[in-house]
Amino acid sequence: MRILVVEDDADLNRQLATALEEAGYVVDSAADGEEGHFLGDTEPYDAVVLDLGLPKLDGLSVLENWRRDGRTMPVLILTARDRWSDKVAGIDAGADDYVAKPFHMEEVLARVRALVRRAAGHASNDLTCGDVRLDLRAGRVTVAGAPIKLTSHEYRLLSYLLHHQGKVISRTELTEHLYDQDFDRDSNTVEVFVGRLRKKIGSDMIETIRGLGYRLGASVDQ
Amino acid sequence: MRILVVEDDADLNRQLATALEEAGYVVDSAADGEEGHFLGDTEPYDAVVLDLGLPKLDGLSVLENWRRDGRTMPVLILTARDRWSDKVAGIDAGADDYVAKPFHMEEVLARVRALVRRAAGHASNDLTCGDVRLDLRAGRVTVAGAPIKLTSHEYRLLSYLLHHQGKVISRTELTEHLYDQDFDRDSNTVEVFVGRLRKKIGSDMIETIRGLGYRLGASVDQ
DNA sequence: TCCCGCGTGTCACGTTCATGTCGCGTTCAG
DNA sequence: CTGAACGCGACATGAACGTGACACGCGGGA
Repeated sequence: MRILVVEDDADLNRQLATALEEAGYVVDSAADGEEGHFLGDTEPYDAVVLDLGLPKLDGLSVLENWRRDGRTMPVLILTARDRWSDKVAGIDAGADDYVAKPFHMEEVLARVRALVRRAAGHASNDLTCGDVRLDLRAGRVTVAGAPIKLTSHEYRLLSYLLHHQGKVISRTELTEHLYDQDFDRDSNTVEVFVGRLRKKIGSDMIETIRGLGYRLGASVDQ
Repeated sequence: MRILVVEDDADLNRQLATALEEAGYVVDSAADGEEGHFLGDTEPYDAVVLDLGLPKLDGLSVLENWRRDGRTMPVLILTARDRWSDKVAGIDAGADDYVAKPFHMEEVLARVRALVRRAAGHASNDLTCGDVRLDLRAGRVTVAGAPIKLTSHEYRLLSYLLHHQGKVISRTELTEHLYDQDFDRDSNTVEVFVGRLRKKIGSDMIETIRGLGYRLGASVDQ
């Protein structure tokens, strides 16, 4: 999962990025409205954390522009506690959720989890497929009840596949969502990680669609 | 289905081609207006993705020429966000849809799907014929509810037949729409793939019209 | 500071599998 | 009956994919 953080306070931006990365997301940061708007328009994010008070282009305008252009990724807005009117305007502009500043990092993490979940059409914090169960909150994975240890990249890969189970995910889509902007796209890294993940969760979970990509679950037979 | 991409930015052109190919289309690329115009005039495309800012011959002129020559294939125009006037001019010139740059690949794919669908006279993203059902979005095929595995060429063949069910499709038409420019037209590849497809979806689905080609569905007889 | 373990990305090599071609048998029209 | 069109099993080939090994960087601990 790849998250965009748009926040002009450098300290807060870094804190958010660190916390999200520790939670297993890939994070891109933007320091002002223009940069944030551009990134959200060109890169495929699974969620956005958007401050409202931004230089160059304020958060509400950024959000409105995105929605007008048909960008539907979930957006979590950071707003000062007393700016009730901002909250109302945010709803109108198409925000999906709010956190009032100052906030507890835990709360932001929980809401981001919920947004990503809902965007993929899941209701619970536990994603399952067959014997595999992933607890988004604790960041733990079990196979048939037994906990297994995943590295951070393996966890991201599994999480993305579980969020989109049943769909065919191409190698390019995986690299776009598992790595940040600049990454060499010509390598077999993805295949290697799919192999490592298969070794840990059982090789029959992830199906290879030759020439297209991979698919988890919904392999009713064959 | 065969798509023409006319876009001078080599990077973007490649990205579009890759994404479309992953979605199961055959893609030809053109880097300037003249090349695009020539290809669109001489090859039978099921849809065109056309940038407006092109060297040698701009996109609007290309489109106008095609329409004047009676080419009716659906055209999706890529336009810069702020060039509202281009959009209006595009409508007048006979474009079928628009996407503002920068765009998300998902959006382009969805619109191309819709264009190809509409051109063939279908409203839904599910194409069915008898027990056979093809989900254009997920790229999945079921026979009597049971999912079956198709290779990419088999999928393209079935997709084309379903889009034109009831009509007799000649071998040359199939090779022209299932392969790109340079392909040896003197072989029995099509027959082989029809055979393979028949084996998977039931041999009574595809009817052979001796001397003319194949027909799917509407087999009321003669 | 040095060493060690670990996660990661790259490479080389082996394997699988989709594809196109060939050859022969079968069907069909005249 | 004859030839052309088509069906089908089989095979070669090359690309896509899987896998083990290794090098590098980084962080922790002695």
